[in-house]
Amino acid sequence: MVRRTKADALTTRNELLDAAERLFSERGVSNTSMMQVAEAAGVTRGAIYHHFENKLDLIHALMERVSLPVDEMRDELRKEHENAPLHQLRERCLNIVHQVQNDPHMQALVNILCHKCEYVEDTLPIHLRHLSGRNECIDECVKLVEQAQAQGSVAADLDPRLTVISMFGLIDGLFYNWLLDTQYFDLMTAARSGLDNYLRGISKQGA
Amino acid sequence: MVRRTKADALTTRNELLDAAERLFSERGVSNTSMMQVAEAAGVTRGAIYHHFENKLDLIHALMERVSLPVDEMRDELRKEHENAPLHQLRERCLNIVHQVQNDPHMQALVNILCHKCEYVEDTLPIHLRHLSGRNECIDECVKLVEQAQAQGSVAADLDPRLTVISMFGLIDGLFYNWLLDTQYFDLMTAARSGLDNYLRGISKQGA
DNA sequence: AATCAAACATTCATGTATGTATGTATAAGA
DNA sequence: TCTTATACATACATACATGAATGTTTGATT
Repeated sequence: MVRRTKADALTTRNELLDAAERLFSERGVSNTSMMQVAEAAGVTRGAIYHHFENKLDLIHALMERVSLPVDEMRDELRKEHENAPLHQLRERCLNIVHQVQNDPHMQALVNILCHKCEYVEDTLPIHLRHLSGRNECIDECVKLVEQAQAQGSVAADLDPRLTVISMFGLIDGLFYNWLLDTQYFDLMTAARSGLDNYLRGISKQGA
Repeated sequence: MVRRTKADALTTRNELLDAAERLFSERGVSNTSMMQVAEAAGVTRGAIYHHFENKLDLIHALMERVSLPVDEMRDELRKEHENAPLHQLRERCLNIVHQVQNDPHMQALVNILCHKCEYVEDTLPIHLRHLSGRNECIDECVKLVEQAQAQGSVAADLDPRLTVISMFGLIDGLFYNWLLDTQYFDLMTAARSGLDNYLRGISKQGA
């Protein structure tokens, strides 16, 4: 009803984020009004516009919630597999796959960015962030492939960047298609087998 | 201005489709109003509602325009490579890639379905059609893989369906990422190398 | 205890999209 | 030639969504 403690305000904010995440993921971003989000969170539009500037700011906040856990995960893996670049590559991919399949927040967000949000001028800041994150990740993986080539475990004649781009394509494509119909195939199983097929294809013969 | 000949009406219809394709692809489906489409085509909204029931019907008509050529292409390839299933698989994929890269209509449509159209309840018929087309295509490719396994050119322990799903993931993922930023990499080059990596991975060793 | 500012609720003005109903000029058919 | 249906244009009713402006209640501060 009224002004509450700071903790209560944070609760309200989180409930707004949860409601937005659910509605956006279910009904699409542009098909969901701020009022619907507010109602689903049990507040009025006034509450939303107090916590967020507009819909874009809301999406931005949604992304903020999951990007941090992902970053942590990545750093851990880097330490674990210091000298096995190909193995690290594999683990990194499968880890993200695992998250998309099992973490509801992650899954909803990928779903939103993938299928529930039009890539238009208004949402450019959102997608630029998406892109820059991806490119950064690609750059890191390119280094891993180069490392693997130096070790002789990956065929030397392959272009590292193209190799990574296709590998990411495979993972992203599986996300894309799986989210279209999560009953059609099991994500983790497909990712594991697909990734292994691909990695086998870029490995040096007999290595 | 006024009523014209049947040929003129068909021209109007095509101009409406062209305008819709361009605007949807540029500004997104839900972000483009029927009036904007009409204006871009040099007519009023009355013309649109005469030719199409609503926005969905418009999208439906857009899909109709490209689905026919794609089907033709597929049938041709089937005849060409009767007894080389793996080769046929490769050619089929690369052919679609080639179309996406070079046919403006095809590219715009994939772009629309991929990035400019929210996958929500309203657009369900559109996406169901998308899905059924994909699944049909997967089924055909599964047969090709089984054929290849029977010939001994593909490892027998692989699940044919999963194998195809991942391969399609690779292609779709490349489409998805390429359309996000067509400058970042060359689609055809990436598809060729990625697909060859993958096919090498599923081929029987030493075959 | 008094004041201030945060955390909302409420209201309103505005713009815009949609669908439909109606009007009209003309091509096509008889 | 007359009629009719087509191919649009115009106008209108309805429905939302947005953002801002304003109001109100309380926690926090001093």
